[in-house]
Amino acid sequence: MSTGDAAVALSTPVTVEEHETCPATGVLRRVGEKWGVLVLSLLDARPYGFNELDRAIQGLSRRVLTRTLRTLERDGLISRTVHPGRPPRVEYALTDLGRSFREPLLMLGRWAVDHETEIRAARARFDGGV
Amino acid sequence: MSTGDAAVALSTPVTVEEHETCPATGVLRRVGEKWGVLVLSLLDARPYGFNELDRAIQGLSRRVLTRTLRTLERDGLISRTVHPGRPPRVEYALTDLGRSFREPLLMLGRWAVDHETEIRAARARFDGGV
DNA sequence: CCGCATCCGAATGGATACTG
DNA sequence: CAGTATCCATTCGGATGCGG
Repeated sequence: MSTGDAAVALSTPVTVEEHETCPATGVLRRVGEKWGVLVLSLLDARPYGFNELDRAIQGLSRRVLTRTLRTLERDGLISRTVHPGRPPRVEYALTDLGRSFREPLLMLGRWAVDHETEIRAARARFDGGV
Repeated sequence: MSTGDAAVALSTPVTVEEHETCPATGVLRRVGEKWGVLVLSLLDARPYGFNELDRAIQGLSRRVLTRTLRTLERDGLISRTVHPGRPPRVEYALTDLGRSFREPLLMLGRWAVDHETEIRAARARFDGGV
């Protein structure tokens, strides 16, 4: 269950330091960001322009979309290509690294769908008090 | 790449509503929480008491540990069993659902470790400006 | 031993207006 | 078209003290 975490060494206490330098922790937190995976899933189909993404995801502000794209770009999961012209066009696309991320993400999604009922039931039980 | 998201239907715009009711979104965000997966990985080895977990994870405050445990319990990933006595003992352990979550999480961890170098390189490139 | 209550600072998410 | 600049709301993470 350690996901390659420093916590593999379960015998010894885990420090904040170890937890934060662990490569898996960063990935897990990236996955937890609200719109990142959704953007990746759109780009998995084909490249998109900025406003195109903005329109595709109803309710996401440009401010947040920009930050999301920058983060994904910084991690090397997507590429940003500027095509000069009138009007200018910037194209976002998955990189090889981004594509390689697809599989583990799909596994997680599959698990979520497969166990959706159980999770809902657990929550209802918990919230119901009992 | 959709991870079972409502975004599977890529042809149509994704609304905030669809995104938030998607079962995968909740799982992804749970994974992104700072300490949840670490706690799961500890409990994967054996059951723990509350203070035992507190000691095992150096630097995590009780306040946050409590919230983390409640969240995991609410989703049915861990169980909380009270053993009366002096002193009282509460035991946290993985449920079957929690154990089933292990595999997809390991995949993600494996990916993180396998691509750690690429990610670091991409970040250095991005931060360096170029 | 196991927590909850309180209070706080930081990070995240969001609405809007304006610019090259 | 593709953003940036501002400002605000919410959530998350954390420190600490008290109580069953």
